[in-house]
Amino acid sequence: MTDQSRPGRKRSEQSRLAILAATLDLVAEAGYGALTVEGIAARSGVGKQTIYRWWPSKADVLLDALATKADLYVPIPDEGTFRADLGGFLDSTFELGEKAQVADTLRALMAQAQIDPEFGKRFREDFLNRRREALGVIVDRARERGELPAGVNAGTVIDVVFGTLWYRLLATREPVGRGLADELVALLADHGASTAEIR
Amino acid sequence: MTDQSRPGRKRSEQSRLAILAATLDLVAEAGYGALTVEGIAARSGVGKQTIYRWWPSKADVLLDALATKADLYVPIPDEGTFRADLGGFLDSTFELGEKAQVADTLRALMAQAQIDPEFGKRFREDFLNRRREALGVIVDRARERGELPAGVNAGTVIDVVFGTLWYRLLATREPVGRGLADELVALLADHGASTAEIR
Amino acid sequence: MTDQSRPGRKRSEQSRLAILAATLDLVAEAGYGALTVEGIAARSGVGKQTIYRWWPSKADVLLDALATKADLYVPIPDEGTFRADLGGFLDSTFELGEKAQVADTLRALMAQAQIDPEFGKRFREDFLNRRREALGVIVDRARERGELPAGVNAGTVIDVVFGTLWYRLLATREPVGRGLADELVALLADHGASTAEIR
Amino acid sequence: MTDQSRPGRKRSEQSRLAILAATLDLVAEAGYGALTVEGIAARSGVGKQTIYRWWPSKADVLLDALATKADLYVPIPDEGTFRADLGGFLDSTFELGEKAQVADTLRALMAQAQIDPEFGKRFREDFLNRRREALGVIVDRARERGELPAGVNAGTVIDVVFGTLWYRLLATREPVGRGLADELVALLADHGASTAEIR
DNA sequence: GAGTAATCGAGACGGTACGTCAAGTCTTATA
DNA sequence: TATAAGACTTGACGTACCGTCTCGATTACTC
Repeated sequence: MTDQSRPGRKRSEQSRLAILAATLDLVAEAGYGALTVEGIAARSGVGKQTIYRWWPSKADVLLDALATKADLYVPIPDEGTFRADLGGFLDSTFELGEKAQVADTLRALMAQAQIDPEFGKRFREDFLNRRREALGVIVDRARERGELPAGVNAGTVIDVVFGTLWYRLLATREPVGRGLADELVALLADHGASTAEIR
Repeated sequence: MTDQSRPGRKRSEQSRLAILAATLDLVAEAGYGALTVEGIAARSGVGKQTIYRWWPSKADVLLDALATKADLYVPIPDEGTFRADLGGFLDSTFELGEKAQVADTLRALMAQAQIDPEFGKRFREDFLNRRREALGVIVDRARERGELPAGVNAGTVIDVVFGTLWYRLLATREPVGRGLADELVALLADHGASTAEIR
Repeated sequence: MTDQSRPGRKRSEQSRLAILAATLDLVAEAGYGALTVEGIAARSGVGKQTIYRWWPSKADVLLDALATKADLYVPIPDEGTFRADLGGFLDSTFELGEKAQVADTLRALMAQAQIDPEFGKRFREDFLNRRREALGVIVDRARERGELPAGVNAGTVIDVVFGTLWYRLLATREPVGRGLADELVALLADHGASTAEIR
Repeated sequence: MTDQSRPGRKRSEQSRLAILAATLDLVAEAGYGALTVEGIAARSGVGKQTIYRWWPSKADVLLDALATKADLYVPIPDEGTFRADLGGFLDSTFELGEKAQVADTLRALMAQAQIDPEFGKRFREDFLNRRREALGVIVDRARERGELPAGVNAGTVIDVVFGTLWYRLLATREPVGRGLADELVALLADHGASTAEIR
């Protein structure tokens, strides 16, 4: 449909990949603050115009690079209990977050989303909301089974999970891992269950 | 002690206040992305050097402006129960977050903290950690009373609270208010109560 | 040869001429002391970078402007006598020096050559030495004919001529003209030869 | 008259000398282009205001420093012939010009006189014209004795002498010395003598 | 002595211009 | 039509000095 044989030279896949690779390299080397379109072009041996033609901003290049390199979209487990599903979801999420390059990139993208409103909209729609929807499937199933904590909306459960993760990423910069996963499961998924068992 | 009568002209309080006011105005008008040191200098009728002399970056000016204008440090209630203390803390926190100017500024500062590591350190020490310590007092008292949810560290409770608030601010941009406060109280502070009743 | 079809946009001749014209205008209006790169850029509707890309300093811009506007390189007469050749050379030189704009610019360039050693080298090589060589042709012919004053090297004759002109320009700021030409001819070219022949 | 016992603290001679010494040092070390009032103040341990109170510009400080350090005003010989007087005058002048520091400073002052018209006026009156007057005494005596070259005004003789010296200083930067003195004497002072003998 | 007045070192102030960097656009020759 | 190259205008950066303006301290003359 879209790339139906049009006249003219075709988009160079080689240039595209060189741009994405150069972008990740540069962020890893000197941080997002030092990332420039000129730097990407120079590193990847590409003209600046080629970058501007295909991406609206350098943050979009970075988002694209992240999506192309790391498969960001974690599987949605269906083990039958919220406890197991949430634990599995958090484990595969943490696996990503433990990679320093991915964590640094996510920090930069969330930051840029605050400063550049147009990119912010795209980041929310293309990335954040998709992650919410994935967790939403798990939480919805839990709600139907009556496994959610009393007095807390499904949406807020999602906010609590992602909020805690992002806060660790952005604010405390402490590593996330099994320990935090267990705590979140204890807080959000063991509530009704454990009390029920006790009785 | 430190500024014990040194020779030379004294710092102009008038200029300092003009700079802080201009900074807030400019952020309110066009957003942090459009905030420049030159703009602040022009708006406040001050030389650029005067800004660079006293603040290491424009983000520091903005942080100072926020601290000077809005009293950011909310009171720490001591009502005897975690439920009441947390509710009170969240209410006064939300009061701040509801002001669009404050919310926008916090977003920008958290963003800049990711992009500029040196400012990030200052932001964490001068702002984020102070807020954590305030909530920490409340949480510590709750822990001593056995009011914390089982299986969750005191530090993680703090992460959950601030994480959820910041996530709403940065990612979903939904307004925070009484509703969210009630949900967080239900999740974090009503737990022990019910188990206590069981025993 | 050198600019044989390279890729990329070509240097804009329009910008180049606008820069040179603006430079001369600004010097004429407010003097070299008030000439700034920013001023040139603003007046000529050009980015500062375009100036810095092609000239190492504002004095070089001015030298280029002078060379482009006024044809500085006077003809070398060959009338058969030193007397006639020197007189002709001086006359055409004075024609230039009588233009206030040219005189002011030369003053500024000679001044800048003292203050900025790197420009000084370029000014000497690109301008002063070329003028010396022109007069050198005339003086050499005179020397071969035995028309030079006794006890004075060819190089010193050149120094005396240009020295007197520059001294008038820089120090006394008196107008130069026919009168001075006649005196220099009397001093340097009428010496032994003509007086001997006449008698 | 002017320093008639007024109330108040007296001008500090110590500061004055420290300023002049620092100025010469700085020019010697890094050239006039790097000379700044702030640098002089820092080097001499003096407040900037103290400099601005007593000198209108940094060039005036430098001129004062030169006058204070080196006695610039050469003696006016009276040997009975233009040849001897001019030779003596040139010899003592060259003695000054051979000192690199003096030569560099003179170059800078002549340059600044072109760029800053107000200093130019002072430089001409306080320095250049005094030198002219000294040589003028010698030339006037020569004119009365009929020793000047035919067809050349007394003023032009002075222009030729100083012009050649300044041109060597500013343009060719060749050392001046006995050789040039002899040539100028040959050109300007031996003329009338030889023709007189012929007759 | 007790003013009174000018100077001093220090250093902050409003400005101007510097020379650099990168943004995003435009132009050229080539594929 | 896309591409690499590279020149273009624009705008902000952070720095250097300018010349002026407080300051508290010092020093001298006047009453």
